[in-house]
Amino acid sequence: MLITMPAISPAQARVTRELAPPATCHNCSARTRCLVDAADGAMVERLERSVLRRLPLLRHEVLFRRDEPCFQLYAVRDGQFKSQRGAPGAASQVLGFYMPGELLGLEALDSGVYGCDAVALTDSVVCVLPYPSLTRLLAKEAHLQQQFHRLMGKQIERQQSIMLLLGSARAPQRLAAFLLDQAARSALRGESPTKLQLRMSREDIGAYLGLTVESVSRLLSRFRRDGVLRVNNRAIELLAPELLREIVNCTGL
Amino acid sequence: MLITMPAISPAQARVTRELAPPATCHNCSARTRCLVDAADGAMVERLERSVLRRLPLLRHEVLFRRDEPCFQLYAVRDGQFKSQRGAPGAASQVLGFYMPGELLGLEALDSGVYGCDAVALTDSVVCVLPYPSLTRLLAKEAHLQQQFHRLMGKQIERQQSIMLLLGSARAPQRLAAFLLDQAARSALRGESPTKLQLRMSREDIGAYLGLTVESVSRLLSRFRRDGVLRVNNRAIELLAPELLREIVNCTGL
DNA sequence: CGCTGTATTGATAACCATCAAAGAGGGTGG
DNA sequence: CCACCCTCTTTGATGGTTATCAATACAGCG
Repeated sequence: MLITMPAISPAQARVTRELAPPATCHNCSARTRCLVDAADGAMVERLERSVLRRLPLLRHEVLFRRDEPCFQLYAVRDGQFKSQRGAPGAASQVLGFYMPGELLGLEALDSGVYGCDAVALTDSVVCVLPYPSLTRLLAKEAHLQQQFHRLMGKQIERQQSIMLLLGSARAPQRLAAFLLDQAARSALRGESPTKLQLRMSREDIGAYLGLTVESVSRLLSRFRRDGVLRVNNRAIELLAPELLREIVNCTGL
Repeated sequence: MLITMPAISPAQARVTRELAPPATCHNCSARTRCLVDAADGAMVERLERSVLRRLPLLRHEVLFRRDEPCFQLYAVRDGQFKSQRGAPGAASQVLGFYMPGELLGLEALDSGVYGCDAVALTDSVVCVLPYPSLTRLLAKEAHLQQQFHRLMGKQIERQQSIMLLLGSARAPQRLAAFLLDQAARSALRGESPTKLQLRMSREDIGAYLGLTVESVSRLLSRFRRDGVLRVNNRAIELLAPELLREIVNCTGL
C-alpha cells in the first residue's frame, strides 16, 4: 500500500520552464467547456490580461498539496489530473479525475487551504486563476459569474454521483460506470467514445472506486471474457457499451 | 429496501401555511454560518427585501425532487434535511444531511435541474433564494459573493470527506466519523457536543454511510458495550469521543 | 392498547480484500 | 541494440467484513 510516485516537488520542476507557442483561450481545446465559454471576444481579452497565467507541469508533478494555503484556482488546459487525499494511515483515496476545462482547488474556497493533493497524470498545462482578480471580474461580468457557478455546480453533482457509486454499487457496477464516464468525457473532448486511452493506473482507478488493484484487473478481465471490451494495457476499447449500461443498472452481480 | 416515507407531495403540504412570528435574518440561529455572515446591517435589509422568502415544511415533506427544474436555491433556517438519490433499481443513497445555515440545491447550478431529492427530517423552515435576484446581489456585494463561494466550497470539501469515508474506510470507522461529525455540528449550533439528538433513522444513517440498517445497529451496540457511548433510540450520548477518534484513525478493525 | 414502522440481534453466505507470485511494458545504461 | 531493472498488471488461493435473510423487541401514535 501507499505506493507513491517518485514525487517531484513543485519547486524542483517549475523552475525555468516557459511555454513556447502562446497558449491562449482562442486556441484552447476546452474553450467551450471552461470559464470562457460564456465570454465574448472582449471578455476573453480581459480574462487573458488581468487573470490568466499559464503553468506547464510534467507527468506525476504535484500542482498543490492538501493544507497548502490557496490563493488561486486552476483550470486544466491540456492534459489530465487526479486529486487525492490520504486516508490517515492507509492508502490514498482518489477523489476525482480532471480533464481540460475543469477547475481544480474549489474545495479550498471555504477554508483557504487546499483539501487534497492535485497530481498531473500526463504532461499538462493549467491556467492559473488568482482568486482576488477572479472575483473582481466575476462581479463585473454576470455571464462569467454564472459560468463559474455552473462549473462549481457540476463538480458538486459529479461528486454526488461518485458518492452514489461508492455507497450503493457493487464492484462491477462501479467499474462499468467509470468506463462509461470516461467514454462520455472522451467524446466531449472530441475523441472516440469507444477507444479510450486511460491516463491513470489500475491503482488509481481502484483508489477512485474504492476497490483494490486486483479487483479492477479481475473485473477488466471478466469484461473482456464477456466480450464487453478489449484491453491493451491502458488502451481500452468498448465493444458493447450497452452491456456496460446494463451492468450499471443491474442491482445484483 | 426502498422503504420510502409516506411521501407528502410539495403541493399538498405547502398550501395555506404562513409563518406566524416574522422570521428574519436578525433572529436566525444560523446567522453566523449562512450567507448573511458577511453582510452588514444594510446588506441584510436588501437581502430580506429583494431575495429572501421563507417556507415552512413538515417532517418528511419533500422540498424538491431530482430532475425538477431549479429556479431557486434554499438555505436551511430551522430544522434538518437529507438529500438522497435513488440508485437505479436499488435503495436510495443519502448524499448529505443539512443543518441551519447550509444551502440546498447547489448541484443544480450546472444543469438547471435538481440532482437529488431534498426531504425534511423535522418540521423545518427554509429561506428561498431565487437564483436571478441572488446573482444580481452577489455581483453588487463582494463579501456576499465570497461568502457564497465559501459555502459552495464547504459543500465540495464535505463531499470529498464522505467520498474518502465511503471509498477507503471500514464500517466502524465510517460510523465513528459520522458520530464525530454530528457532534461537531451539534456544537456549532450551540448545542451539546456530547449529547446528540439525531433526527435521522438508522436506515438513513446506513444509506449515508454505505451500510445496512443492521450493520449500523450492530456497531452502535458494540460501541455501547465498549463504553464509547450510550444509546437511547435516536438520542446518543458520547462518553468517550477520544475513543471514537482512535477508531476513525485506525486502519484495521 | 393494538398497530405500524423502527430498531435490535442472530445465523449464513456473498463479495471483495489480502497475500503471494508470475508475466508484461517501458525506460535506462552498458 | 540488448539486457536489465523497475513498476505496473494479471491471475490464483484464502479469509474477513459486511450483506442478506429471519425473527424478535421496541416506540410512537391513533
